[in-house]
Amino acid sequence: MGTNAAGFNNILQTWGYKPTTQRQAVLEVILKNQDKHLSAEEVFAETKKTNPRIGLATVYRTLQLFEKVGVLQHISLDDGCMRYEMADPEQKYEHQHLICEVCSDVIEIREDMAFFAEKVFLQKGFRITTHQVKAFGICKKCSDDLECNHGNDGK
Amino acid sequence: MGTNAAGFNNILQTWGYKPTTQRQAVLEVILKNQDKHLSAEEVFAETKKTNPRIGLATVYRTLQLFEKVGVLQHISLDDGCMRYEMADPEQKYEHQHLICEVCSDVIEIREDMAFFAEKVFLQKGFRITTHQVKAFGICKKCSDDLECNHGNDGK
DNA sequence: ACCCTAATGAGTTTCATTTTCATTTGCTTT
DNA sequence: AAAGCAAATGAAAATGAAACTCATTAGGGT
Repeated sequence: MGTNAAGFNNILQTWGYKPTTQRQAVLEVILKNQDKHLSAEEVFAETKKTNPRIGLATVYRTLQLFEKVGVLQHISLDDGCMRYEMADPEQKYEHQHLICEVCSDVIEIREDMAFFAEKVFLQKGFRITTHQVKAFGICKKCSDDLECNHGNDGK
Repeated sequence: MGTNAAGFNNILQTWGYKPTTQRQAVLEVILKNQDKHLSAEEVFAETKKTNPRIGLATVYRTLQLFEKVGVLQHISLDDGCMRYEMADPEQKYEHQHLICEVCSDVIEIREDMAFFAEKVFLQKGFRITTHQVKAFGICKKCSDDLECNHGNDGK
């Protein structure tokens, strides 16, 4: 199972949704860009390459639909729009995002946060279903670059 | 030191900004609502009570300014607008938000995440300056309520 | 081929946030 | 205290992501 073009139709049909060409086209874009975090506009632009007649509204609706059926999840990287990525097939662990304040690169990491959810439940009785960890800072590359320019005044 | 009306003027002047009446009025609103996570519109509405001539644009600009000088920090609770809260005076630990999906209540907790930053730095060379942990789920109260209605169909 | 509903697309609308620009205000210098 | 000036403000307009409207199209079953 999992999220491939084949199992995908099953997922939609289980929920009573039709596997239309637009939805398949959007899925392909998603699958081809699993390493990225595309916005609705970006998915729109990319999908139009193979499916020029698709409308932006359909992309927005499709992304929400995919989130509903568990294929996608949205994240906010504080850049003015919602972004989407493949949902974790296992709910157990979830991943985190490191956003470099210099080069805007987004690095994904997978730190186990189960202890966090457990602690919160024990202490507050709050049952976590999903969580997002977003960290801003300076990535190794930019850190090294700054190191190199040490002593320069930038001119 | 710290963020009170007195030390506040110093902070602004250090950065070369003027402690205007509008900025002081917004600060008072912030200080009076430290337990909440106000949006720009909410700060605007609240500030108008004591300062009816203030403009919405000024509130937006002031909130950004306060963030810049380290008085505030913004958070996204996925409810359609940016929200603000007092910045942590110590950069060491930061706090996390639990958002109940039933009653929309926001609970703050303070779990030490220093180990997380350390681990990320050791493994990726990424130096975290700020991070946000946002967890969605069901709070204790709503969880108990659901328990009570067990067996009912809601009518 | 027909029917019916879900799905789509183009355009419109909403609403948070930003920008513009003329006016005002807070300081600093006389 | 008056003048000068840049920073700050307010009102209005602009922007842009996301949602909505509604007439049209397309799936899937009969």
